[in-house]
Parts: sequence; structure tokens; C-alpha cells
Amino acid sequence: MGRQPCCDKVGLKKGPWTAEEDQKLVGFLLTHGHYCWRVVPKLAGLLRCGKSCRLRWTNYLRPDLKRGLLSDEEQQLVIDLHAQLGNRWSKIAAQLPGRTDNEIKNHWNTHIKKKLRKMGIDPVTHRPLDQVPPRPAQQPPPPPPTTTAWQQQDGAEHCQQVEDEDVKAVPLIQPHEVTAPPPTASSNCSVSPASVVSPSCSSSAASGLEAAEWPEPMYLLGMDGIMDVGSGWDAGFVVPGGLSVDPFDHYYPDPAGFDQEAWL
DNA sequence: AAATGACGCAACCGCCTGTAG
DNA sequence: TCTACAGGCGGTTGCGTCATT
Repeated sequence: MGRQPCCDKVGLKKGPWTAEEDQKLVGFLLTHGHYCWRVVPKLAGLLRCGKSCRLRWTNYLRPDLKRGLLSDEEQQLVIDLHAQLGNRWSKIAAQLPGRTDNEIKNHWNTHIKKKLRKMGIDPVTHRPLDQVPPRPAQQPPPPPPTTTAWQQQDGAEHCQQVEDEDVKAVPLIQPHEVTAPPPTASSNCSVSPASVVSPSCSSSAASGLEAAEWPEPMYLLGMDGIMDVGSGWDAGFVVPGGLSVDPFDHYYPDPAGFDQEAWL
């Protein structure tokens, strides 16, 4: 028995998402959550692969995403983390609230790489370019220096060197060190530390929803009504159908009120 | 104003990992 | 222990936009 494809690709749409598709996906996920990505497009009435839906949600539609260019602090953090972790974008994104691995990867490839090269720093090894020996193609890059060349040049002291290889077990950045906007006066949201460092969701986990904004498409789509949920984010939504939505981790069905028939 | 090239970002592809049966 | 599967990750591509000529 061959492996079943993740979705039936016949007749599935590819390419850029339309506003209507976004609206369907967001509406569905906010109402039902994603119990199984494979069935999300079917139930939401989308001719898309489940993976595509997950990607669209994760990288663009999630309500806690920041948009716009990375700040200087964020860029510095990305550089430091890249020196420690290499191209493990999801791990890096986990330390930047509201940023996605894809966004950081793109920003690295288009901006930071050039910036480092311009400064005479090899973006792979984080050493000065004139100290980087030519590497055979099959060999991994040398381990990063204790203090990155970026820091040597810049004099910055932000980089926390990790001695333990298991970076998953030891958070590189303490939750309080993560650049997060302070809660607004009108917000009564509170973010539990466990949520802040939750490894299960690359970037949404680390963000405070009180600071989150809907990405522009939400407004364009007239989704304001959906967002008119008061302070429900931090408590977990209970939406029609008995489903809870935990904005800091996963959107999951409330086991007590989960309508299995509806899903099936 | 039109043509061309460079750039940036969204999305896809394919592999890897974790997990349930 | 093995197999099948879903979800996740990183690399890559394609296209739209902007700048330059």
C-alpha cells in the first residue's frame, strides 16, 4: 500500500489566495478551530490542500502576527540566534513574538545577509569574511565563535552563547527578555509564562495578543465583526458550537462541547 | 512613457519527525 | 517493531512591484 498523499491534489487550486478564500478560512478556523488540517479545506469549502491552508493561516492570517519590517532589535536578535542555531528558522521565530519562520527566513535572505556581507561578515559562519576559509561543499560550517563577529564589530553584548547543544530544552532568551509591547491600559489580558515559551507554535506562542493586530487583509475583508470578541483571547474563546480557541497555542475543539458529528 | 532588471515576498515542494495503531 | 499518516520545517521558485535607464 503506497503512501496516501496529504490531500487529493486533483482539482485543487494553487497560487495566490483570494480575499474570498481568506475569509472562508479565517471564518472557519475562528469558528471551529483546526482539528485536522486535512479536513479543514473540505469543511471550509476551499479547493486547497490542507498544508496550504495551514501555511496561509500560519504565515499570513493568524491574528497575532506583526506585519512590517523587523525592528533593529528584532534584526539583532535574529542575527544572534542565527549564529547559535543556524538556519533553524522556526526556532528563531519562536523567540520573536508575532513573527513567522517564513518571514524571518525571507528577511534574512533579502536583507540581513546583504547587510552582514556589506559589513564584511560571512552570514553563514558569522566570522569576518577574510577569516572564512573556503569550505568544501559537503562539510558543515564551522561552529560559531563564542562571540559573533557581528558583536565583535558592533560591540553589542546581546548574544547568549549556548553551551548546551539541546537548545530546545534551554530557552535561549528568557521570556522577559523577549521584546514584547507592554499591555495597553485598556487591556486586561495576561499572558502566562507557559504560553510565552510554548514550543508548540513557532511564533504565535510568544506573542501577547493584546499587542497583536489583525493583518491588513482582515480589515480589507471586513472581518471586524469576527474580531469583536472583547477580551476573549486570553481566556480562550468559546464560540458557537462549543469550541474553544486558545490564541496562544493551538486552536482546538473543546472536548466537552465538541461536536464530533459536525467534524466527521 | 516604455522597457528592462533587480528585489522582495507569498506560496509550493519535498523531506523529516512524531505518533498512533 | 513496523507501517502509515499528519504536521512541521527549510529550501526554492514564481510573480508582482519598484527602480533605473
